[in-house]
Amino acid sequence: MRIGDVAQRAGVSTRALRYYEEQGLLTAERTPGGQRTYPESAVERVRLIQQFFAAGVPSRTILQLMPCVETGQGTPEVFRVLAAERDRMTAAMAELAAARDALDHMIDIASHPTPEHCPGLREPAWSPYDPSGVTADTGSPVTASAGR
Amino acid sequence: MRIGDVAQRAGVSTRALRYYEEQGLLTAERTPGGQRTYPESAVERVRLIQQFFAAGVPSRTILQLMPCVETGQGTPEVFRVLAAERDRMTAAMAELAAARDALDHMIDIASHPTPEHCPGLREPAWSPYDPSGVTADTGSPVTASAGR
DNA sequence: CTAAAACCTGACGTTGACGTCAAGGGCAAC
DNA sequence: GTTGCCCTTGACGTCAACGTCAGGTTTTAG
Repeated sequence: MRIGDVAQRAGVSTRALRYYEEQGLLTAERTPGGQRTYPESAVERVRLIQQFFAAGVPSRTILQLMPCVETGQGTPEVFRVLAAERDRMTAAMAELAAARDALDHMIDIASHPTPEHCPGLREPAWSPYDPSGVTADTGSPVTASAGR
Repeated sequence: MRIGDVAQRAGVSTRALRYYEEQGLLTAERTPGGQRTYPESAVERVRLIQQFFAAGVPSRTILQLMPCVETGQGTPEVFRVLAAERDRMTAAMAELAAARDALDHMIDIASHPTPEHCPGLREPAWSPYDPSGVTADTGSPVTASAGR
C-alpha cells in the first residue's frame, strides 16, 4: 500500500502519516524510488494512534507505548505509563462529566422564563457585574443577593 | 479583590486572568490608578471558565455562553451552542472510554509472559516491519515472521 | 513514450492558552 | 519619603499536530 491508500482508509491526511513517521510512531518500507510502502496492518495502527490522539495522549507517550504494541511485552516503565495514562483518562472523563453537568445546569436555568420558579438552582450565584454595558458601570442595582 | 488574590484563590496565573479579560470572558473594575478590581464572584466565575477549558471548550464558545451565565436567560442561539457542546462532551467521553479500553487491552496482553495463553487477544496483529534497523534497510531478510 | 497523478523533502504557517521578559507605575508600611 | 511588593501594557516565545506551499521525482495510465 502506498501512503495515499493508507491515508484514505484510515481517514487521515498523508501529511499526518509522514508526521507519525517523523515521530517514530509508524515505519514504512521504501520502494527503490524512495516511496513509502505500508503493510495492511498500518491502517489499523494509524486508527489506534488516532484514537490515542483523540484521547489527549501526546505523541511522545504513544511512542513509549509502541514497544508494547509491537512485541506484546511490557517493561515496568511501560506499565507505569499505561497506568498513568489510564488514570489521566479517567480523570479527564470526570472533568468532562462535571462540565457537562454544568452545562445541564445552565440549560436548566435558562429554560425557565422565571428564575424564581426554582431559586435553589441559582446557588452558585453568578452575579452580573454590569448586565448592560461592558466597562461603564451605570449602576443598575440588580446584584444577585444570593440569599438563601 | 486585586488580580493576584483572584489568581491565587482560583488557582490560575494572573496572566490567565488578563487573557480571559482580553477574550471578553471576565470584566474588571479599575482603581483610579488603573489596577483591576474584582468582586468575590470572580473566583467562582474563573473556576467555571477553567472547568470549560478543561473540557475542551474554546474561549469563543465560552464567550457565547456567558450571556446565559450572566442573565440566566437563553436565546435560541445559546441553546443551540449548549446542546452542541453537550453532545461534543458526550462524544469526547466515549472516545476517552474507547481509548481507555484499548489501554486495558494492552495491559491485559502485556501482562501475560506467554501470549499463547490467550491467542484470541492478538487478533489485530501488529506486525513489526523491521524490528532491528530504522531507515537503512540493508536487506536483512528477517521479515517479521511474527512467529512465537 | 508521454502526460498526469501521486509521491518526495524541506520549510514555513496556524491555532489556543497561556509563559515570560522588559520597562515602567501604583500603593501600603515604615 | 522611600522601600518593596504588586500591578500595568506590550510584545515575543512555546508546544503539538498537523496545513500548505514550492520545486522536484517516481509511478502509472493510455
